Amino acid sequence: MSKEVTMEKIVALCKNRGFVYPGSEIYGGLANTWDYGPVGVEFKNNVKRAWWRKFVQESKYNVGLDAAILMNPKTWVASGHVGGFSDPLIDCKGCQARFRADKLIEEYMQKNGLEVLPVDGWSNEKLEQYISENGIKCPECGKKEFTGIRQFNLMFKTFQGVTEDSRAELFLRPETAQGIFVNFKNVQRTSRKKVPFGIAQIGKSFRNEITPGNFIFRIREFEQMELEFFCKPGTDLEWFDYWKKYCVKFLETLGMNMDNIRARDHDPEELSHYSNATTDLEYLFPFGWGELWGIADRTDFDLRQHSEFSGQEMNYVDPETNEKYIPYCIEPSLGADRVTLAFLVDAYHEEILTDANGKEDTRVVMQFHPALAPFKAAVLPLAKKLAPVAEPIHEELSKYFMVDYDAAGSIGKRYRREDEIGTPFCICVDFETEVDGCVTIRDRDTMEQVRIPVTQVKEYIDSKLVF
RNA sequence: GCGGGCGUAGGUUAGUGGCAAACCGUGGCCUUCCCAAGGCUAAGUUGUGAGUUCGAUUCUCAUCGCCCGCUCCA
Repeated sequence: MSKEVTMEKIVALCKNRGFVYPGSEIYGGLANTWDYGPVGVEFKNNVKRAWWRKFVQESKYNVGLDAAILMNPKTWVASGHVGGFSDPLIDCKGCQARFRADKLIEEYMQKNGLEVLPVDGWSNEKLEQYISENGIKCPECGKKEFTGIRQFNLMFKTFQGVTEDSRAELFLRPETAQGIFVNFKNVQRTSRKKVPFGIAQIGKSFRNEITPGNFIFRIREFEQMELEFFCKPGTDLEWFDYWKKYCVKFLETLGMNMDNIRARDHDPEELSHYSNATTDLEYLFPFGWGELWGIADRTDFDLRQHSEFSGQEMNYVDPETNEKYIPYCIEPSLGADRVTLAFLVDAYHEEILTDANGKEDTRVVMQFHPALAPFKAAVLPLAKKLAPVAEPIHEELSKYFMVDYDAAGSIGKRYRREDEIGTPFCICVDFETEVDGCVTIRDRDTMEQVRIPVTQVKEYIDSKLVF
């Protein structure tokens, strides 16, 4: 029944139906940028809204935040991004392996019992010179030929200030998390939240990825949905587990096929500098397993760093015990574009239909959960002359949710068009409607039809939007 | 950044040193139209620049862009 889903099919559908277009297309495009079209923006907004609802609205622990993309550059020194995200990298010409030049030299010094010099401050020329003069070998293949150093800065740089000489260098944030950490005290004080509590945020982040690709899976400008959940040290693993389950539940509730989801725990050596434990929730895309959600125990690393670099105390005082501590932090961080793509792939279905003459025909259906569907319903007059009856129905329903209106072409064609953008309910206005005040609602997934009074349509659809 | 591939309508593709095509899709009109019906009709194409040539979408060069592979992660 259902044929294989490929990225080509998904990308083609996205372009044709207005989900996602290639960025800057009239200028020949810009690699790995994508623009969400009229249907796509509705869909992605619904995904974000669903997340916000579960992680803020319905959560007794969490509150929201929307922090600036541009931050004081010291933030990135404290977070470790300035050191860790801009490395002098070189490639071995023999085996193509890539290394950090400074690390290579440090290792060489240690191995040979030499005095370990402060390589950090060296210029690229000096690093290159040292490597060639000392004949440092490639740890992988043993050859001594390296390319020149290239500076890979994973953060986008920009400038603040209009005149050349006064401008200060700034970075576009590579993660939204830091906006939360620097506001920890503000939010705690003004929301009067007690630990454990969390701060949730949806926003754009920017990373100069070396290898982007796979449609909207890895892009340089992307949107994150992050929760930083603060808890008492020692209770962190409990909460880690709690949020992990909460995240899985979220995907399940929105109708994702859980056969395509797996949780992968990071090995100790795989853990990043700040993390105690990390689990990835991965989705089985047509191109393989890809991470959607990184759930990390960040310990007190971030708050401690910011406390140190800013000189501000980041302590929390337990109001009952007067115990003072820097909270531990659990971070479930979800890629909005990634999970949007996952829902797109997951919803894609092709059905082979055979008509009365035995002719085969393919029906492409996006089986989105109604809460995520770009349009909740479409009003379809059976004939164009029914517009005076159909248009007021569309107008009324538009007050409550996104409703499409289509009167062009045959009714069957219009059903198919709505199937392709995943509209769960098609409301057909026929010649009886004016007489009996009823419309026929056709369910996208079951193909079942019910005929109900126009006045009950809103209630009918509302009842299907709950999740 | 390196290697490989590719640029003809919105999509898929044909074709030629001399008027640039088909199918699908899109718009309009007709038919009381419930699952891509039919008829009529309309709009729309050789990535960009230079060279060779009387003439280039075709040949040459450059350029731009896209796609696929290689150190990580949302």
